[in-house]
Amino acid sequence: MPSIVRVAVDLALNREFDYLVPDALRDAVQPGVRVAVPFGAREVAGWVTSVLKSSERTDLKSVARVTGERPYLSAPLLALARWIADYYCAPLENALRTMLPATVRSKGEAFREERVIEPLPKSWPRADDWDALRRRSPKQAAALERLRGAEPLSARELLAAGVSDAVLRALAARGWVRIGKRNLRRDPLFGQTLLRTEPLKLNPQQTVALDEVRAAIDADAARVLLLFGVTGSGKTEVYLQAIAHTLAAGRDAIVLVPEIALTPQTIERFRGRFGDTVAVLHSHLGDGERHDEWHRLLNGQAHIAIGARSALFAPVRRLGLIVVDEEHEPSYKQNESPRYHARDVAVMRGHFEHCPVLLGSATPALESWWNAQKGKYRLLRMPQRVDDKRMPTMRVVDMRREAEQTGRMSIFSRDLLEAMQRRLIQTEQTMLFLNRRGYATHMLCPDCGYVAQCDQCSVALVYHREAGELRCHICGAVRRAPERCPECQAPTVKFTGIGTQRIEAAVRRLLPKARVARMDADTTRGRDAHRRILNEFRSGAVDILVGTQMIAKGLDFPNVTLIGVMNADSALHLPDFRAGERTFQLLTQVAGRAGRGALPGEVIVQTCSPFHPAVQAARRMDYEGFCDQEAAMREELGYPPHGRAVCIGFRGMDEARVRAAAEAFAAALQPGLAASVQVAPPGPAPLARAKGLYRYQMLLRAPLARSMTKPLNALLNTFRWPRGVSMAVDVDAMDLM
DNA sequence: CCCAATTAATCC
DNA sequence: GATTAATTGGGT
Repeated sequence: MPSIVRVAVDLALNREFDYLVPDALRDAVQPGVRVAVPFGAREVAGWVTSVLKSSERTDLKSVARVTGERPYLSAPLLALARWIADYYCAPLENALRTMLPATVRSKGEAFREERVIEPLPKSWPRADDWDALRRRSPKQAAALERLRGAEPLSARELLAAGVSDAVLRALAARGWVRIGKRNLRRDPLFGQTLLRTEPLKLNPQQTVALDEVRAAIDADAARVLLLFGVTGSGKTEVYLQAIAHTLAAGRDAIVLVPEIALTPQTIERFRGRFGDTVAVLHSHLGDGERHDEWHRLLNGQAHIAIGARSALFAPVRRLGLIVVDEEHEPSYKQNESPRYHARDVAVMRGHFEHCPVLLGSATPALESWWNAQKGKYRLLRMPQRVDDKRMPTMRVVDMRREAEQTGRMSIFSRDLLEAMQRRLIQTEQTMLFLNRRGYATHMLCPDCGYVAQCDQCSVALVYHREAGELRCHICGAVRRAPERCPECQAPTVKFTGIGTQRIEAAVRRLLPKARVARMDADTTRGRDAHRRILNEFRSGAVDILVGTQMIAKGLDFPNVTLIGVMNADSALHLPDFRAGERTFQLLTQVAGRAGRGALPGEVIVQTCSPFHPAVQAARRMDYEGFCDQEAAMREELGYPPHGRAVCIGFRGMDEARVRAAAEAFAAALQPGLAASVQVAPPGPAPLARAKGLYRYQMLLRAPLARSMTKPLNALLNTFRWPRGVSMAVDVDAMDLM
């Protein structure tokens, strides 16, 4: 019986090819294994996706080799890859590729090995021969003494103890020891001390939530649970105990956290509870570390995978639970093909593996909230903080009125400044949040109206005073800040718009006694800078921490009693239908950093839109009210959660060609679209040019994703692409810039 | 009429 | 994605 397999070749062709299996490879070839196959004149790597009885073609070539000892992709993962490729309009190979770390893909198994010396005491000299041995071969005798009663010992250790390599070989030659090999683990947390923690006593609301999760785990059912718990309500402890239950049932767990939350703090919390059975997977690991952690999961040496987006594809054996922490985080969306949303793919993996998925957030994404309302997800509420700590109070300051009253636009409102002074006196800590790094957002000339812009991107350059540079935050271009206007030579260039550097400088000037630190992408360049700044703040060596995004989420500093949001408007007026939701989430998350210890927290929000619904809802801490209002607003326009949105982006060096390509594509797509699909025709993207490339985009909206992805997939397979223009389909786009 | 440079087609 | 075949176009 001829054995034939279908192979997805690792070239992003979005096609599969059939191959014969030579007899010698019969046993090794099965779905999910990585193979090398002849392809045209060369040999390429690929994945076996299925085993066939027959093929339509008769001129099949044969699989050349099987690389790797086992199938690296289980049946559910293969099914998941197909779903991803189909739903996100991406080549299957791209989906498969993101499932395997690059090191595993290219090298197969590449453990770091060490020699290990195993004593074979049964063959050792008898007691009365020892004296002779000591006389004739003192070094060998000493080495044997060292090995007596010992477990196998690494050669490195013995060599360090002064046993020479020659001696080891002599011992092996006499049959007294065996020299073997052992895989050495490259541990990403090597050398860190872990504090073991025990399960905490749960409060009633946590207990109720945990009971539901446990029931879902025991039922082996693909249920989705949405844990809506306010900041500080103890969601992590619920995750930990749910995972303990999963392990007790002999199953494995995956924990997804957003990249920014993947601080040592988070990992330590899981390692502290579960120890070595936790494998860590994220982008900052070295290749070797990632390889070893991944194989520990595949081999069943680790049973919990924790990491960012890609940890979702961890090769665990019997999946029992997936946790997606901070499920609303936009960083769960991948920005390259396949442009998948890890939360939604987690739900699908749960579906294929028959296991529950636990989504957690203090501010669930509107889509998730909607799914809970519709009964697709089970809603679990934790409306109280643990130990009944109070939620912080939030005050909104109208910066326009402030300007009228004081006669000038200031960085700090009088309320915020006064609140900061009070914290200094009381030796409590303050965090100031502004989502903009650098000193000033614009450099302009009041005489001729010149504004410094990037020549590769359609954005203004940001002034970084510390470095004396103008920088583009899109492409990273850097140039010296000029002293006079490059256009009219006026010596009076002005810097306007506020960044974190300016905030820091203003704090130092207004509160000279305060110890200030700043945390943004500029101050966290170094390897350990992130942790160093946070440790300084935690220890109390810093009174006021100024920062961007980075300080908004997940951090837990008990002595912080004041949060200042310098400008709530920065995200509010972006041309994105999610701007309101983003602002609400940000304000709520930032506010959650305050009052986590014994003292109550206060949040002061500075804004020029004090009556904006997102700001007001955040002030009232009224998540559900905000969702109802926001959902109603989006309904009219057919935006998510009412239906799905697909953004199709086009980019290239030559604007005319980009426009032509976009229009040609739109025209080719149109006939395949049902009447239920609303089309916003292609036009320049809000960020019209980036890194020298012009950007056009079009937006599709429809009640069902399928009515857009199906015609798109069909067109992508046939459309002949004009040269010099690339394009990307983004299903469920999170970023419409 | 030749050769280089684009472009299209194919890979099982 | 890479290789090869087909087509164009500019030059002598």
